[in-house]
Amino acid sequence: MGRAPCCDKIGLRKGAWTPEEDQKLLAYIQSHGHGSWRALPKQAGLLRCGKSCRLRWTNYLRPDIKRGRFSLEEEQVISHLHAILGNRWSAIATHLPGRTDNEIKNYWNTHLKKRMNMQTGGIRDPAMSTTHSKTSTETLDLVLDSPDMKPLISSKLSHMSQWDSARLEAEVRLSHDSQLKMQDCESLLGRMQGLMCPKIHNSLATHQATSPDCKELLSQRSVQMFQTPEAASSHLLNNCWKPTSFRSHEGVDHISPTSTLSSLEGQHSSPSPAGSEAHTGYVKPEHFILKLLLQNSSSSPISHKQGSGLMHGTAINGPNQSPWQQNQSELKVEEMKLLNAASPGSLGLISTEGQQPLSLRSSSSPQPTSSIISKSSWDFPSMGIPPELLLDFRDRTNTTCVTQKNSTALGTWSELGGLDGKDYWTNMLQLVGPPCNQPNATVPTITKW
DNA sequence: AAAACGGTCAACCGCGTTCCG
DNA sequence: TCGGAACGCGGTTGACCGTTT
Repeated sequence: MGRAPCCDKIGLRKGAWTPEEDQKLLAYIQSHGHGSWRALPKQAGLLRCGKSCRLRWTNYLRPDIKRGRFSLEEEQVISHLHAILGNRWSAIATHLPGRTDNEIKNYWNTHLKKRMNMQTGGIRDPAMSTTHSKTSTETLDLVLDSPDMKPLISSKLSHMSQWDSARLEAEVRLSHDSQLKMQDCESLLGRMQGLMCPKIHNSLATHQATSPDCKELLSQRSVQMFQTPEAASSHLLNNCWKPTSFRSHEGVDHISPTSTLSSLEGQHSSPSPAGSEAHTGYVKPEHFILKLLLQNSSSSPISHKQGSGLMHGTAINGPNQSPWQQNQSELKVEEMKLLNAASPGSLGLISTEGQQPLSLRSSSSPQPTSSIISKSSWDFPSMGIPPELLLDFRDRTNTTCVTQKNSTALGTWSELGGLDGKDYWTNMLQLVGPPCNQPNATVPTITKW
C-alpha cells in the first residue's frame, strides 16, 4: 500500500524549478528522451527525483503544451466531458490537445465549477451579467431560460450539493446542445434498461436477497408484462424498488456513492409519479445511457478510484466478479432503482411476455451459442458490451420497448441533422472513447435502431 | 500603508495500477 | 506467481500575486 515518497531522499531538491534546472531537463530529454524517469535525474545532472522531473516535463516543459486562456470551445468540451466522466482529468485531457490534466483540473476548480454553481444556484455573477460579449455564461443563460430547459432545472436543486448542481448544469448544456429529444432518449433508455434487467436479476439472485420484496421482484420480473411504463413504474415502486428494500449480503443497505439522488429525503417513499417530479431535472436519460455505454465501451476496467463520477464498476460484469465488483454491482442495482423511483414513467421497460424465466450462469457453465441479435439496433459488440450480456437478450426476440406515454415528442431522429441520431452518439462516443492521440484506436460506432 | 483575504497554479503527496524480473 | 519498481492519477498544498478593508 503506497510507498515512501521518492523525494524524501537526502539532497534532493523540492519546490519550484529554476530556469537552470528546466534547461538541464529540457536539453537532456531532447537529446536522449526520458526513458526511465528514475534514472534520468542523475544522468541529467539534476538533484531532483524522477517523479518531479516527469511532472515538470509533462506539465510544463513539453513542447506541445498549449499556453494561455482556455477558449470557449475548450470550456465546453471540459464541461461536457466532466458531466460524463467526472473528475477523470487525464481522460478529459486526452481530448484537449496541448492541455494537461493538471491544467484542466485547476481550471475547473478555479473557474468552471464556481461559475456553474452560481448559475444553477440562481446567483448571477454581476461581472458576468454586465459584459456585452456573448460569453459562455450568457450562452448558458439562454439555455437555462429556454422553454425546454426550464422544467428541467426548476428550482428543485436545493437538496443537491453544489457539486451536483454543477453537474446538472453541464448536463443541461449537453442535452440542449445536442438537441436530443426526450422521446428518443426514453426509447433508447428503455432498451438499455431492458438490457440491464437480466443482470439486475442475476445480481439480486446471486446475493440471495432475503427481502420478500426482492423475492417478489425476482419471481415476477422475468414473466410479467407491463402494458404501460406507468404500470411498470407503479409496480416497481409499490413492491420492490425502494432504497430500503435491497440489502447486500452483508445486510447493509446500499446507496450508491455516485448517485446524486438522495434517499434521505423521502422522495422514494411515494409511489406516485408526482412524488418524484422534483428529480426530473437531474435524471437525464441520455446521460444515464451514456454512462452505461462508457462502462461498456471501455477497453480497460474503469478506475476504481473514488470520485471518478462514473457509476463505478458494472452490474453487467461477467461472472468472475471480485468482491469489490460484486459490491459495486449491488450499488448499480441501487442506482437503477433510484432512477426508476425518481423518474417513474420516464424509463421505458422491456416487456418479457412469453420469455423463459432467467437463470443464472456460472463461469464454468457453457455459454449459449445462439446467434447474434437479429434485430440489432446497436452495434453492441463494437461497443465492447460483453457477449455474455447480449446472450441474455438474444433469445428474447419478442421484446418490445414501451416508452413514456406522455413524453414530449419534439421531432424525429431524422430531424436532428444526423442519421437516426447516429451522429450525435457517435460524436459523443468519440469524445469519451479512445483519445484523439491514438489514431489507430477503434471508435465505437452506432448503427440504426 | 499594511494586514487580511481570496484566487491562481505549479508542485507535491499518497495511493492504485501496471510492468517486469 | 509474486514482489518490488515504475508509472499514472487525482487530491492537496503552499507560494505568489492582486484586491479589499
